[in-house]
Amino acid sequence: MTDTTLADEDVDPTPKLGRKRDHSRDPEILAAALDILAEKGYERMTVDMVAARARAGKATLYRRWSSKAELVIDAVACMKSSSHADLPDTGSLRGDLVANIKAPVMKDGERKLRIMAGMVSLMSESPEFADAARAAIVEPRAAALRVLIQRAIDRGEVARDVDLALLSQVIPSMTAYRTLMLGRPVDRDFVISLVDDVLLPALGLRAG
Amino acid sequence: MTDTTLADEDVDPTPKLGRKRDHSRDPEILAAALDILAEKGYERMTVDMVAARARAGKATLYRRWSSKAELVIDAVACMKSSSHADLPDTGSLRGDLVANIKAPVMKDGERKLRIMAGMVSLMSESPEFADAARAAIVEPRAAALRVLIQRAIDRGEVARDVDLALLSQVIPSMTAYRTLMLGRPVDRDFVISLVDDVLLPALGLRAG
Amino acid sequence: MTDTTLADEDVDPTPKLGRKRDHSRDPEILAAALDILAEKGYERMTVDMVAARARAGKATLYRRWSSKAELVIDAVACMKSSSHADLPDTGSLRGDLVANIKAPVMKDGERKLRIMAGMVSLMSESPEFADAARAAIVEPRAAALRVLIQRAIDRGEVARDVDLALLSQVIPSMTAYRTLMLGRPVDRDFVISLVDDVLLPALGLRAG
Amino acid sequence: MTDTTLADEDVDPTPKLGRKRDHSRDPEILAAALDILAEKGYERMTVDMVAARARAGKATLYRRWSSKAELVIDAVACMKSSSHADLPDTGSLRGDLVANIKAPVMKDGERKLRIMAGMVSLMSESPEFADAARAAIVEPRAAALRVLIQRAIDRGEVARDVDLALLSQVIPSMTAYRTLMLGRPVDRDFVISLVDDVLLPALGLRAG
DNA sequence: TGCTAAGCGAGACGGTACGTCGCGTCTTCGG
DNA sequence: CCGAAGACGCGACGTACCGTCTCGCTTAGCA
Repeated sequence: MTDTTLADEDVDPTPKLGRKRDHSRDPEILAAALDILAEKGYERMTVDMVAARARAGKATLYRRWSSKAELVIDAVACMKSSSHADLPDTGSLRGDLVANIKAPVMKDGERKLRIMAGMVSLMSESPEFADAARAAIVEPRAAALRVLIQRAIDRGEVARDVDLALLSQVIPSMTAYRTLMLGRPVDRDFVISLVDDVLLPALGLRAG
Repeated sequence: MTDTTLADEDVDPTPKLGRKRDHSRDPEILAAALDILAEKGYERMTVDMVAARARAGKATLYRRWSSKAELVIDAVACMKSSSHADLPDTGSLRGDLVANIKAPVMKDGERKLRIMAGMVSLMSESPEFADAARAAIVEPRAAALRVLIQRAIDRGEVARDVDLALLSQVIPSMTAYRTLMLGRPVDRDFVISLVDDVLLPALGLRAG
Repeated sequence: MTDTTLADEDVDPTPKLGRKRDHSRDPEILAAALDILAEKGYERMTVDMVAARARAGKATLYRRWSSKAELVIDAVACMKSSSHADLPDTGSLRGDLVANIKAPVMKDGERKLRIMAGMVSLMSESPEFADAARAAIVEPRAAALRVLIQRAIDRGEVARDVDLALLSQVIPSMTAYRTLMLGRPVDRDFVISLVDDVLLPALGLRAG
Repeated sequence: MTDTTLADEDVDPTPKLGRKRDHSRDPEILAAALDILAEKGYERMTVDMVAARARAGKATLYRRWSSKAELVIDAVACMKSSSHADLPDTGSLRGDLVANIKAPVMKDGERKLRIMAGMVSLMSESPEFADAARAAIVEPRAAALRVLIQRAIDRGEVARDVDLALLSQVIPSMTAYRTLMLGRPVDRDFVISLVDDVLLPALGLRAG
């Protein structure tokens, strides 16, 4: 993976001769990759399609990502990078959870379906891809929920001994399953049902 | 998709001349497909490999399944058809749920991982595949859990107004997510945690 | 080869249980084979096509001829079997040669082209096929010409020391070449030119 | 058919982007094709074999020749392009004809046999192939002989009114027939017999 | 400013798998 | 029990995609 977290920037001993790599093209390429991934699914997406849509050469893609799989992982990772530090803080766990429902998560159900399905397929191919994908996509979402629940614990709203690792997976698990396996949309009502009828009771809080 | 599980028994006007298709080979072929799918994953599995392992010609496979994808879906569908009417009945919902934990679900974690990952990828490629796979694989598991919960409702153990459709998905969702997205094993302790810390509280029952 | 010259009919020690093989179908099958060979050429002709056109089963064909190649050789051999003992005898070599021009040899140029081309292709595949095809097809034609020339020698019309083996090939060679390599029709005028301008001068006779 | 022998040099409006097709590989590929054609015959030759022997990918072959058949035709066409303007001039027709006997025509009888047989089969399959093959292979040989005979006419050695078109085909026809139909070698003695016993008498010259 | 290394879009390259079709064999029925 | 119909194992065909390499060009940075 090139720079999923865009953090490395390690110093390069060679003094960088020649033309610089034009990183301004990266977002266009990743967007093209996401589009095609969403339209066709991982298997029917081809690197040539991505290059053509991004008006780039295939070699340019392979200079940046060493395989179709890495390109897709990076593309999906970038997609999710919108929600980082903007966690809501409404004073109650339920308020936080409901406020955390992201509009983009629910729309484009078919699009997300294909994108996520591509990810799952990819993750099963090799442990490295799986690790990278988890770090880039899965873990950030779980971390956000862990933070919200931890705040509720700190406020005394929720008992200290709840299984944080387990319960922070409830919403991600059930939304992913609904999308991938059931092929049904994850709309606002569904997430609210999850909160009120599954997560909050499991945390020892009565439903709203 | 052929119809492995339910024969639709439609009358065929033509009197079926010529050699009959040898359906006794189907299980061998599907088993070979599952083996290779588990060994290599969907993408690295080849139709030639399956044909060779099953000592069959590629044309024979394509006569029965119109593509690699359909072959895999049928193979996975057949895999799951072992447990049908043998639902436990221990008198309590928790007892039923624990007794319903299937050993094979937990073993061969890597095998199942690759197999299910192939399925997810496939389901996203076409709605027909998705429907077939859901009917063959996803729905039966949910149905079993619905029955167990419904019994608990009938016994008065659980309130009448619980969201059966939602809660019957808790265990399938979270086990699938753990396997596919987290790449971690679904062992007995994990499922018992799910029962005691998520499902039973959500049904209004205190944990064991 | 089963029976190229349809001469064997060897006695069978086993007392022939069950239904006898229906040899009355052979001509229809061979005719179908010739038709398709002429229409499509050897490579694009398939055994299934022949069976279908002859309203026969493929197994029936393979019971009689052990391969597509043998079927074709037999078909071509039967085609030629019309001219056997009816050599003309006009009193002069030129008269005999002209009278020997067979109408069917000249018509259906395209048909003959494809048929002969199939033969050539076949002959190159294996020496056995080549031998069989020569015995069935090539040799009879040369033999007829040898007889005509030998008669002329016996009559004193032609010198004793002519190279019979060589000169009897002149007309077959040049008609075959014209058909196969030049793709042009072998009409009556062409054969008469051959006789008058090549063969007779080579035999020491002035042209007509 | 590509145009291996004569580049038609038509102006191409598009400025040829991308990597150039590496035409330096053409001879290697064609040589590999000829080798395998000679070893195995047309039917048992595989495109994969050719690609493997030429260390090329199958797609590279299909980018240049649209089918196995075209590849073979081009290969055979290139084979013959060695002798162009080096016609002998000994002062007498017989001398020219004998000097024109090409060693390579006689050697590798089996090799040539298989190669030519493939050609004949191919020529019968489509008129375009036949035209191309004639132009590339058949016609140049006949043209050389026409030139030799025409010179003899110009010298007054041979009568003005001989049928040049017909007589220039005598040697090609009879050597091809001997190779393809009779499966016998075309050695020097045979060609000399043709010259002395067939062609020269037909031209009104006494044999040597 | 002019040189040079590296970037760029385009597309050919070596491989590998796909899905199709043909050959020659085997099996199931109807006559 | 023969014969049509057609499924079977095998293997070649021609196509598509991956990841690499080459082409002619453009774009920096160093001189």
